[in-house]
Amino acid sequence: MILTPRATEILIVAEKLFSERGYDGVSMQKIATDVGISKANIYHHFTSKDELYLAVLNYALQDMNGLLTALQDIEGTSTEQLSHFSSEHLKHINTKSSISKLILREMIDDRSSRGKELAEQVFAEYFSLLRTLLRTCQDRGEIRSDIDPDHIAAALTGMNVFLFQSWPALQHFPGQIFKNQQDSGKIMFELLCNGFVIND
Amino acid sequence: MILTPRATEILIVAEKLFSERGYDGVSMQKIATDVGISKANIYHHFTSKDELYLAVLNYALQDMNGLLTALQDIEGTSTEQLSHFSSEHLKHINTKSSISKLILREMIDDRSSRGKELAEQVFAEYFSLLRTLLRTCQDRGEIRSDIDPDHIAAALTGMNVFLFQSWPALQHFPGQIFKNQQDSGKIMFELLCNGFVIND
DNA sequence: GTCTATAATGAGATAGAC
DNA sequence: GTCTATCTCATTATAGAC
Repeated sequence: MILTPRATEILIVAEKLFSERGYDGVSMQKIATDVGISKANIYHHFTSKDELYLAVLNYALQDMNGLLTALQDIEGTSTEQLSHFSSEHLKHINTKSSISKLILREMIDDRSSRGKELAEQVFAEYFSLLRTLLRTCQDRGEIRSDIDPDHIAAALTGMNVFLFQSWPALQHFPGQIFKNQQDSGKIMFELLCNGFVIND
Repeated sequence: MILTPRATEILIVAEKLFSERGYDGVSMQKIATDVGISKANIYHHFTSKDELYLAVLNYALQDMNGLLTALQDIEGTSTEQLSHFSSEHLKHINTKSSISKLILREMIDDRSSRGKELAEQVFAEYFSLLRTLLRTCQDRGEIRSDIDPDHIAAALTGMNVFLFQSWPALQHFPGQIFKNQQDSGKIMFELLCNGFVIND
C-alpha cells in the first residue's frame, strides 16, 4: 500500500486523535480541521472512517515492529540484556505512546473484529521475541528454568505497561516516590530479578 | 444521592455498555433499548448523558471501595497475606470487570475532567491499603526494606492488571501456557517473591 | 414515571465544480 | 487533489400528554 504525502499526514493526525479519544470519540471533521483540509478531502484518500482507522492501526503497528527488531541487537550478559530490553521497552511505549494506547484500547474495547487481531499479532510477536531471549538465559543457567519464559515475560511486560498507563495517577501520589518513570522501571525490574521476600 | 429502582437499573445497564465501548460508543437510545424503556425516560432520571456517565462512575467506584475493605481482613503470615491479597485482587477485577475497564479507560482517555479524578481516587485508596500491608511486612522483617512499598505495590498490581486486560490475547498464545488466569497469577506472584535470577 | 413526537445539531458520506 | 454544498441518518435533548 503506497501512501501519498497527504495521506500520511492524515494518518499521523488520526493516529494521535484516535489514541487519545478512541474511534467513536473522533469525528472526521475534527481530523480534517486538525490536518487543515476539508472533510471531503479525507474521503478522497480513504473510502470510509473504518478504512481510515484500520489504516492507522496498520501504519502504527508497522512502526512498532520496526522498533521491536531494534531491540534484538543487545549485547552483554543475560541479566544486562534483559535489563536493557526492559528499559528500552518502557522507553519505547512512551515514545510511541499513541500506538501503545491504541493497542491497549483494542484490548479493552468490545468492538473486536479486525483491529483486535492486528493488535494481538504485534503483541504475540513482541512476546515471542522476549521469550527467545529468556530461553537463552535459561539455557545458560542464569535464570530459573522451573518457570515458563512466558510467565516471566508477562510479569516483565505487565510492570512496564502498568507503569506507562497508570503514570498520570502514580505521579500524583504522595511522597514523591513516582517521580521518574524510567527510574521506577529499573527498581521494579530489580525487584523481579531478586524478589522481595527475605530468605535466610 | 438516593436512587430509585429504575434509576439503578439504568445505571447497571449503562455501566456494562460504557465499560465495553466507552462514552462515545454508547448512545442513550442503546441504553434505553437494553433497559427496555424509552430514551426520554432516561432523561427523566438523569439530566444529561454526562451526568449519567458520572453517576455510573460514582456507583461503580463505590462498589469497588466496598470490596476493597473486604480485602483488609486477611489472616496468616505476611507472605500468605500478600499472596491472598494478590489472588483476591485478581479475582476482584475479573468479577467487577466493568468497573475495572471503566477505570482503565479513564487512564488512557484524554477526556480528563472529573472522571479521571474519581478513578485516580479509588486507585490511590487501593494503593494506600496495599502499602500499609507491605509496610507491616517490612517491619516484621519478612520482606526487603530497601525498596519502597509503593514500588512493590506497583509491581504486584501491574502484573494482575496486565493479566486481566491482556487475557483475551494471552489465551490465544501457543503452548497452552496461559490456560487459567488465576494459576498464572499465582506463578507470577511467586516469581515476584523470589525473583527469577539464580544466585549462588 | 413513562410515553410519543419533535426539535436541533452533528455525524458519515456523496456530488460535482475547479 | 481539493473544495463547497448537500444528503441522510443518528444523536442529544426537550415538550407535553397520560
